[in-house]
Amino acid sequence: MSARVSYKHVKDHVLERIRSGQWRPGELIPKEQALADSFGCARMTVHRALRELAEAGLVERRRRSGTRVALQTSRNATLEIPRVDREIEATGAHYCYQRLSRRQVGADPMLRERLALTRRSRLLHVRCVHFAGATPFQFEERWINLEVVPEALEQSFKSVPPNIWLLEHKPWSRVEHVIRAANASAALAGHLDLAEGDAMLVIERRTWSEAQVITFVRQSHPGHFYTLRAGSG
Amino acid sequence: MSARVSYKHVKDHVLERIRSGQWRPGELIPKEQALADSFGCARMTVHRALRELAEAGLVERRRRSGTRVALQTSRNATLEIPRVDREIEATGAHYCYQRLSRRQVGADPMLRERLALTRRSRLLHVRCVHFAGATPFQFEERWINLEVVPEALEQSFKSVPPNIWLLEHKPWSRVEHVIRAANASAALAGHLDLAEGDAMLVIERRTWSEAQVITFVRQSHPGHFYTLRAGSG
DNA sequence: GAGTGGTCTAGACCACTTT
DNA sequence: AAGTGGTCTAGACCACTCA
Repeated sequence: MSARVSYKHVKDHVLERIRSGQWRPGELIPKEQALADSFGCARMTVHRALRELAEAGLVERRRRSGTRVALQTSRNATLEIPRVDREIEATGAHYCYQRLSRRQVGADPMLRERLALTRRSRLLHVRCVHFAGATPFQFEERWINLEVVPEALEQSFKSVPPNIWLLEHKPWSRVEHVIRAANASAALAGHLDLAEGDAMLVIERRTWSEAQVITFVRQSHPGHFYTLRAGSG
Repeated sequence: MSARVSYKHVKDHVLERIRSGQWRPGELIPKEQALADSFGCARMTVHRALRELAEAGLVERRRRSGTRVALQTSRNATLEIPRVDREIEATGAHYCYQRLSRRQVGADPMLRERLALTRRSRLLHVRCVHFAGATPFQFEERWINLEVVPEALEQSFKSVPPNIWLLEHKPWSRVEHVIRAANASAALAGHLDLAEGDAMLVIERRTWSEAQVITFVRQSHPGHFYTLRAGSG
């Protein structure tokens, strides 16, 4: 007669008991087997529900100790960072790209740190601007590690933006972002159609392939219309 | 004789084949049963490996169609937003808090939109500054929905910051962040020890309890030393 | 209608942690 | 040593989507 009990059902019920205050932060909740019995389902079903709640940071689990309601000191949100061209086209604007410069450089101390280089390496330095229609959307300054991606030397990046070429050419395994605000220098203001000193949202990103950094990039956006969005729940 | 095959083992092997280019972006990979056969494990084991890869955005799965290597157009990073006081204390600085104002207000159109209010509601408006030692770290302007948290009226927030009180008092289920850069107004510059026009990193956050917004807050940080970090992998 | 992923089961054993 | 979560199995049925 009764439908099978889904892990979502279990998850919702546990959530409800946490939100209603029936199970308070720090408190131990019943063990998997007990919950499975009370819901009339298999332990695996309860396990999956609790595992997802643990991944979301709502409960903390330990073998032998059991499962506790987490003390919500901080919680993680998911930040989506789309490809520039799609982001622009999603607004209905025409995507346009301009390469400013491309040259081989050595790694100065700043770059050696940013790219986690252990020795002197040759890098490809590319500067470009991404436009939404006629409006500058993002100024990009990028260094590509030629030890990891030597094929980049064969690319002029005049018509294919480096981000797209890299995405399609070199799969990555890990990424790190640093987000900050900065005032536009005279040079950047010129590229982004801003006044000197206008606020910009700056994203610095390092992309890894296994243990090596593929590329380090600094992307600057006009602060008055660009936003990042992150959510959780 | 052979050890059982773990889902992590399967996950690593699939990842390896993607990274090595053996399975290219957009390409269909073998179905779960075929992989299970080739690994000599149960289909559930393969399923879990592929599910996690799908959650990480590396593959895309559809019933009937099968599993494809994702075109990595965008990928999600996890943004950790800690509690201000802990964030400051983690740097070794002393955390200090000052309430600037607290008053009841009605919901103007801007607030009704931000707080997703369907009708006129009373809100508690609190302005405060968080310090790292003697240095202003964050200016906070917050509106609390008194329909959801009427008990907030009993709090003066003179010594207990509203974020901490809310965290401990009202569990939340969902959160949304908007991150942008802005130039400091004269008033904000004064509060944050900046010059007028200096870049600030601004985080706007809405926190939900079920279908209702608990609070809307705008947090402004000096741009020259505050950064957000996000990672994935 | 058929083929794929999505989920649930019932049982088993393993791994970690505390007693 | 014992108790809890973590995982794997083998099989089953369901749900979605495509032809």
